[in-house]
Amino acid sequence: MIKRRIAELLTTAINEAQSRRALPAMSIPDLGIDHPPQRELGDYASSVAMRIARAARMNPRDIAATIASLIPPSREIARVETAPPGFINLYLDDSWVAEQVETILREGIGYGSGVLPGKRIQVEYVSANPTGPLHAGHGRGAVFGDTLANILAFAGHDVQREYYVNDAGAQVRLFGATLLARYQQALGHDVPLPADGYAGAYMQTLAAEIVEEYGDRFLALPQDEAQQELASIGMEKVLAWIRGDLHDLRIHFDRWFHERELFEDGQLQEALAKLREAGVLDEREGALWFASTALGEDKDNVIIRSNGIPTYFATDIAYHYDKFLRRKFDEVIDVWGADHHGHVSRMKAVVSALGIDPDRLVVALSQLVTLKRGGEVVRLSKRTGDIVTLREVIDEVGADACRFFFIQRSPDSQMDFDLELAKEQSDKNPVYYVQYAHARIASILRLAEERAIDWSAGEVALLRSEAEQNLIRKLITFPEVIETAALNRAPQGLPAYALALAGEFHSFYRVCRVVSDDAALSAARLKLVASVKTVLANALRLMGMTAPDRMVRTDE
RNA sequence: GCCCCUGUAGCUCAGUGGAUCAGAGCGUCUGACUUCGGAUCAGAAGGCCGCGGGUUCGAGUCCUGCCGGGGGCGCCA
Repeated sequence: MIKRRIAELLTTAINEAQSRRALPAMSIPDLGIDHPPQRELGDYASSVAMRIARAARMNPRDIAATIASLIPPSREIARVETAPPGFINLYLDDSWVAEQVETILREGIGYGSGVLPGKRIQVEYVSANPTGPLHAGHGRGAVFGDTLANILAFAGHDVQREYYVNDAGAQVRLFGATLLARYQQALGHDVPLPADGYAGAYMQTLAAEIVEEYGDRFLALPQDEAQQELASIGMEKVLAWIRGDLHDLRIHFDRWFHERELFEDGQLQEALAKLREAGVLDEREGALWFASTALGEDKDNVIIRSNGIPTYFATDIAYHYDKFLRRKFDEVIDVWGADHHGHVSRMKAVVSALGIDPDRLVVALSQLVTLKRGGEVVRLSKRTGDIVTLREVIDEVGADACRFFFIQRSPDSQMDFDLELAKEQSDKNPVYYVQYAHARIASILRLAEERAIDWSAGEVALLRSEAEQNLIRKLITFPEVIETAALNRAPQGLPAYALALAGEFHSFYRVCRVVSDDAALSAARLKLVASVKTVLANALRLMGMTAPDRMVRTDE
């Protein structure tokens, strides 16, 4: 990665300056390497001189000049300049830039990968209760988690994707009770729904399906037994829906971890033993508490109720014990809905009390999605039954647009998603802008093939015009984009990059004829567009989107 | 009351403490192919980055106080 190379060169220069006593001996902070706001100021710039000026008791301009003069000559850098108030500007060498086309073609789908040392990272996402269909908000977390996992894996980590299936606990009993009522109703019995039951119409769908497949056999069972059986059957059906939705969003998990596994294998007991050892448990009022006030939390939390039944918090303790101490992940990323944020600090406190560095647990909260239809806000509530399901969103706007829209926004911001708008403006949809660039290149390559042009010996050194150079310079920042997105756990850098690259290509396309009478130049440019296609495809693949070779308008 | 997220162009939103940093897309307005895909390109208009202090050589970015929006504070999950 060229950015790393530049860091090496700067470090070499700084060390040299220090050994010549042109700079005082001191530790050097982050070199502050970035892209200048304008092309004229170079391809990369470092603000290190200003960062160390105070400690060095020197004028930043002088420091910059000293460092710049000691940067060793290299193939990558054509020249170095300084600019007030102390920037060091580096200009890439055009020939070296042109050669990068060959690098990209050689590395292909691996270009940009492996930029970080691998850790074992688990990303747990979606994890919606199997008591109802996924809604749009789940979709956001799903796409965020999945794309993040893609990026982390591509960057070089060993990533495991997991869905936590909440198939034990109070909501299951309520689900079963509701389903039984619906089942009885479907068979002509006039029974009321339980208070706070699941009101969604899908419960009737489930009941009807069960009547269809099993007949009235559950009527004869004792109520408890009937509820249990129905809950189990119903959850399997809901899980099948969920899997179907996720499949259509191209999301696949390595493991579906069931809550009940935590009770079958003693994780909770072991975790509690550890916590007891750490002295953070407290028994009072017949219940077992996590004494988190002593750890700086604003209140204690019940782990085991006075009736002996563990809380949701208890299972999460056991679950994280399992993640860290049994499965030994270096890092665990939990993607939760924003409504769980109150749970974050006590979960971290637990992890810490288990003897694990709490920074190894990263909780990403995905904020609310306000779904709109023609400007009208649609409320998302599982209870009212008036929900827009993820299924509807996928069917309306398609998986590609759905994914692109969700990851374009930082998970920290609430977002509006207007289905009508997304549908109406599908032509103007940014997703098509990127895909169109890819399809356009595919078309050019088809033309070359039709004309039997062999461009394998193309001489990339011919790629020296401004449009060509700009395009390649954009290409070679791809590995940096991956690194930044992976380090910051911020996938939204990827769609932004894809748009910028597509834009650079479209501009290039206007100015530079690819297949022309000039055979040598044609061959070079075919290599260039092929490399653009490679990088676009890499970006789209990481975003979980298709990279079409042809696009057909269907709306005209 | 306490905690978390948030406030940037008419709209939806990007912006690791760096320089023309006021950005993109949509919307509005002007232009552009007899050759590779016009789902394109070139350009214009549009802004006290919610408000006030502070830290810094440098603040949309960090701290703090207000104001506005959303969410959370159960022996629910």
